[in-house]
Amino acid sequence: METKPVFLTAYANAHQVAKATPFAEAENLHSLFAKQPLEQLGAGQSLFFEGDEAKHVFEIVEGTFRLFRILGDGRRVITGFLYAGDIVGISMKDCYLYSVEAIASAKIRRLSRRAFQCAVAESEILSALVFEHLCDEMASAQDQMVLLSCKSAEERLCTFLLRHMNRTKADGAGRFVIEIPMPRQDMADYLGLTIETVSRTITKLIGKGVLTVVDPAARHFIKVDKPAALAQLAGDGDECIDMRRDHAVSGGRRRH
Amino acid sequence: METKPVFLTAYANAHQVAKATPFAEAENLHSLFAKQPLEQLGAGQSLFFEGDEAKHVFEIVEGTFRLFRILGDGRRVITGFLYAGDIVGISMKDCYLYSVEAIASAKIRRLSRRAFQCAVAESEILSALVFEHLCDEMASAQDQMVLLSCKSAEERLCTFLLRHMNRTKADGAGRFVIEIPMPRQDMADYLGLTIETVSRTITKLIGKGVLTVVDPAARHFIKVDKPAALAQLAGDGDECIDMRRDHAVSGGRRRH
DNA sequence: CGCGCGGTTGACGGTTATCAATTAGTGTGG
DNA sequence: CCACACTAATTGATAACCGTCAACCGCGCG
Repeated sequence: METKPVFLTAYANAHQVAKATPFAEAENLHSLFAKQPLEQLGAGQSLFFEGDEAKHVFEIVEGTFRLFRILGDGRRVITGFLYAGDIVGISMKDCYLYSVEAIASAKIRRLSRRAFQCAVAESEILSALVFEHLCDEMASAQDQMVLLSCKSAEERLCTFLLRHMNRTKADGAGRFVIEIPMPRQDMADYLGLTIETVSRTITKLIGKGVLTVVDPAARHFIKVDKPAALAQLAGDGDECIDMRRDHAVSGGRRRH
Repeated sequence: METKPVFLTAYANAHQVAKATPFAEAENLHSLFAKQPLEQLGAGQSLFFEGDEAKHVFEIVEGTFRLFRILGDGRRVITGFLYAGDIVGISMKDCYLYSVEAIASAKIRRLSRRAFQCAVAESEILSALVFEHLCDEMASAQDQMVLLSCKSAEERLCTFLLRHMNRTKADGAGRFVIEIPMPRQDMADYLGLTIETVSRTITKLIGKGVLTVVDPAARHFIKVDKPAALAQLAGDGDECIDMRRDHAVSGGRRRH
C-alpha cells in the first residue's frame, strides 16, 4: 500500500507532453475533483446503475456507498463498499459493472469520464495512480473471493470487522470502537450470508467476549475487546508464508 | 467484449513520442512476446508463487494454468484459470497476488516486467490494451464473486460449464463437446465446493439428461446435450435488466 | 396509540461438508 | 502377464452449518 507507483512511470521522461489543461499539474487523483461542485445525496440514492453507460467518475467526499448487482431472481450481491476518499468508475469500459447507492446521506464530486481520461492521458503520474488503483481493486476482489470461497460465517464476519478495525485508530488501551455504517442486510449480502446468520454470529462473538455493542440503541458501533482473538478467528493466519511453496506435502484439504 | 479501447487512447495524438524500442510498432500485447524463447513446463510446475517479487509477465502459449492462494491452515482457493492466449502478471504491484501452476505440460513465453513496462509506456495502443485487460480481469472477478456469494452447487457447476462452452464451437446439431482440462479437485477449489459435491452434481446433471461424459476413461471431455437447460440452471437468467432499477419493489431476498 | 422498520432469537430442515468405502485406470516391477 | 500400489473419481451414510420460516423486541413516527 505504501509502494511507489512504478508502473507507467519508469519511462515518464520519455514523454514530453504539452501540459495545457486545467488538470495538467495535478499530482493525485483527488485534486482532479477539487474544482467540481459538491453534490448532496440522500439515503438510498443511486450514483448509477449496472449496465448504464459509464459517463462519470466519482469521488466520495462523505458517507458510505454500496456496490451491488441484482440477479435475475432478485438475489442481491454486494461486491464492495465505498468510503470517504474512495474513487469509483475508473475500472469500467463502456458500461458500469454494478450499481452504486448511498447507504445514508452522502456527498460526492463527479467528473465526466472524458475529462478524467483527458487528464490521466496527459500525466504520467496520474496514469500510474490509475494503474495502482486498479491493482488495489483487483487485490481486494481476490481477498473477497477467498472469503466467499472457503470461510465460515464466523471467519467472514471477523474478517469484515477486522478490515474496518484497520481503518480505525485504537484508544489508549489498544481497543477499538469501529463504526459499521451499513445495515445488517448489507453486511449479509456482502459476506454471502443471511441477515439472521450475521446477527447470530455477532451474538456469538459477544458471548465469547470478543465484542461489545456500544449502545443497544445504536448497533452501528461495536467495540472490539479482544483484537487478537478477532484476528485469530478471521482465519487468514499470516497467510502461512512458509508452506506456500510446498503445500503439496501437507496434502490436506480442510473444510469449506 | 467487442468494445473499442476508449481509455487512454482518446488523447493519444497529444503524445508525440519517439518510438525507438524493438516493441515500438507492436499493435497488441501478444506481439511483445513473439521474439521471446518458448519455455516448456511439466505438469504441476510453477510460474511463480504468491508473494514473490513480480519480475515477469507471462504469455500462455499452450496448456492450462491454475491461479491460487493457500490459507494458513492448508485450504486452497483457486481464483482463476489461464488458457492459451492469456497473459498473466500485469495486474500486480510489487508482488504476485497468487501462485500459478501448470495443470498439465504447457508452453509459455516470458518478458521481464521492466521490458513490458517500457513497451507499454511507449505505446498508446498498448496502454489502452493493458487498461482493457485489467477491466476484463475485474469483470470476471466480479462474476466469480456473484457465483461464490449466492449460487447453489448446481448453479455454480452449470455456470462453470457454460463458460467453457462459450469458448467452444458447436457441432452440427448445436451440441458441444467441452474439454475440462483440470481435475475435479481444481474445479472444487475454484467453485468453493468439495470434490464430492462436484462429482455428485455432475452425476445429477447427467441424470437430468443435460450432460454426457464422452468416455468414462477420459472424464475430461463432457458433451452438453441440452445447452439451453444448462444456461437455465446456471441461474443468471439474462441478469434481469428491467428490475435492476426498481429492485426495491420486489423486496424479496432469495436464498444463498 | 398503532404501525413499520431494523434487528434479534428460536425451531426446523436442506444443502453440502465430512468421513469412509469402492471402483476404475495407470504405471511398476517381478 | 499379473499382482501391486497409487491416484482420480464416484458413491454412500451421517452430521454440521447455515438458510428458511416465524415470532418477538425496541425504537421512531405519523
